[in-house]
Amino acid sequence: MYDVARRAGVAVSTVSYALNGTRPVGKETAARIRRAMDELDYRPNALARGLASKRSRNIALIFPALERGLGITEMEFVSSAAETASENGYHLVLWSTPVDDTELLTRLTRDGLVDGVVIMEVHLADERIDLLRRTGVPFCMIGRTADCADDSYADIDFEQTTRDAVRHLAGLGHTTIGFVNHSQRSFDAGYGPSVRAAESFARTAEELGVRQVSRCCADSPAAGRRLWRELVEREPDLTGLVVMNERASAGVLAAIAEQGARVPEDYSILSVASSERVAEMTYPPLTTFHPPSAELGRLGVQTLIDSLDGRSGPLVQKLLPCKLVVRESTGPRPAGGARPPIGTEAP
Amino acid sequence: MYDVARRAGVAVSTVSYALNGTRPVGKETAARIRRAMDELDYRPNALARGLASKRSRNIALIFPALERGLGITEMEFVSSAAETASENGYHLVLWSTPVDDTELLTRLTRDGLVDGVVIMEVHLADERIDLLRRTGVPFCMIGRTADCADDSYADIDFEQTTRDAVRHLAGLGHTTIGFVNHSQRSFDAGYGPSVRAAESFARTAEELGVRQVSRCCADSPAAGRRLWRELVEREPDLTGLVVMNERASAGVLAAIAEQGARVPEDYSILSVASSERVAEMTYPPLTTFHPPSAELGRLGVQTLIDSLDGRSGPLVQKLLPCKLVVRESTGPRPAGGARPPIGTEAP
DNA sequence: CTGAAAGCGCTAACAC
DNA sequence: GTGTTAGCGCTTTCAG
Repeated sequence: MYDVARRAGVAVSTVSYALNGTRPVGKETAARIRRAMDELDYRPNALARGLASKRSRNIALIFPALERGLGITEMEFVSSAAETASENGYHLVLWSTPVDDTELLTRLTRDGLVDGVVIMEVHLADERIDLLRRTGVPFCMIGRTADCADDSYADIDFEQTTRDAVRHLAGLGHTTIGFVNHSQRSFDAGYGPSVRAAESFARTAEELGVRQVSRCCADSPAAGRRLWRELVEREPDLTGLVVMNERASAGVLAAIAEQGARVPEDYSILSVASSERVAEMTYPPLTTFHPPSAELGRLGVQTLIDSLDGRSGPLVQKLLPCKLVVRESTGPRPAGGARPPIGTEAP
Repeated sequence: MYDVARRAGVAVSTVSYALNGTRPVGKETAARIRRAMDELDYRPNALARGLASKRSRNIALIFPALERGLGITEMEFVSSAAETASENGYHLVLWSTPVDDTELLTRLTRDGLVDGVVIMEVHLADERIDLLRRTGVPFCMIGRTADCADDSYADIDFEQTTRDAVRHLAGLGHTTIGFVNHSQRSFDAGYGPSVRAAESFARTAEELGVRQVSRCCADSPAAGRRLWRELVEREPDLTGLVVMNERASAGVLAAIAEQGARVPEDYSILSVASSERVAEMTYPPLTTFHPPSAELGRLGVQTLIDSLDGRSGPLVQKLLPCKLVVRESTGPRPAGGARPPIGTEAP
């Protein structure tokens, strides 16, 4: 940079100002500087810049090693987060920390590598958020805690999505509707989507006067299959199912096929917050409310960066709906009502 | 750090040495230093460290915005890459750059933020690799160029995997075997897996004396469905199919169901390099050679870091096989041979 | 094994 | 508008 300054016949500070527009620079001067930079093939050093300015222009994306495993949804999210960071001249660094390792998180946020964090998979009561608040690290949640009134977040509107899902099935004439949630463990851990969706399902079903049955289910096809067998036996009148558990949905479909029944003629299966790429793998392809993963990633990063750059008020709170794509797993309630529960077991 | 040194009654340099073990430090002294650090709640600053030492302890993961879209496989890869970096005291930063944007890559690698890069989705002829070589940036490829003799890489052994796949079907008695590749575009672009798998398929089929038919196919269920219809008409004797195209495989399965045929009784479908999570979504679940994504991510990052830390020779080249998981989409060739091609069109 | 001091490459007062 | 200069917080010679 010193060389650039000399070659352009200006002071280093002027080069610096020209470089990051901190202060106006003469048009003519600026041109000379740019020329000198090109000729010397000069690139400013990110570390030195960060050290001197106390702004690294790095942000971290904190994503937990999920019990549930990472899916396509998460990948879309991460992709768009990285892209958005890049568009804003920021770098995205990835921290894969367990949800309960505040120790690690402390170390990471205090070594000065990043200016702020976007944090995924937030729980209703989340000690990581407490930590971030306490230490004053700028952050934006994907999801939200129970007490998020003063923090920025971008989240899927699970209440609304679940309500829409139930209404969709009820609108097709279904009068007994089931709900398949994520695992009991994630529910008990206060994982927001599980809790909010379950509540919303119960409330909506009640409002609409449809009979309801709600279950947690491990995230696996086998668990989904077992659950379906139980459900169909316990609730012979069940014809519609809302599933917020991608992997379980495959099991449900398989169990139905083995039962000799058909989708959507006998049963309607509506998948919630499942990615498009996965919904189209099943047969029949699943009607789905799919999550706005990319938008969420973009929004979370942009919100954080805007606040870091002082470009926005401190608080941005957004709830995004899932978008319904009707495929082939839903249809009107069968005319004769539910099929008899015989043949429930596979041959 | 200055404060820590004073409180411990030593020079700053000693603190520095104690901190990163660059030089032996008296046991007693080290303890005093540690105490002082704890008492002052001191954290070394990553940027300053990097600036002074010229080693940021950051590495970048370059992943392209894929034509094919990012899947679960990629997510597992990214996860394990981040984890491995973290275990080695490194940070992983994500760069989502187009395969042909060498300009951007130049800027990124020269701003000194990272010490090296792991680069995904390498093509047989890849100008990004040329660039990295030219600029002397340490790197490790995931995949490999055609001329990779002097560079480190970790790749899936597509030759072997494809050979195993063909043999598996041939071993089940199938005598006409098809291959569904990724898109023609990715093949033409010299995407390694497409090219190598196609070659290996052709060679193996020839060796085994089975009749073969090989096709590229857009990455979508619709394309897979269309392709199957064409295939079944053109090759009435076809009973076994190797599919290296996750999304197309769903279409194939759907087309077969619509044709009124059954898997695996009438046709065997063997999926290659498809993730476990997706293979289990279909009905029947796909027999799959699934890719060692996590190992690949770990290996790539570890290789790069080892070389950065001078802990290994300059060259590490590894080819990992995919692992066969037999599910329910493959079986012996039907006794009567292929079913007649009538009813190929859906009702 | 320890200490003093010269930077790493840049930013941001402060003066002009 | 532009120039001077004192750091940012650490590492690493070099001398002891």
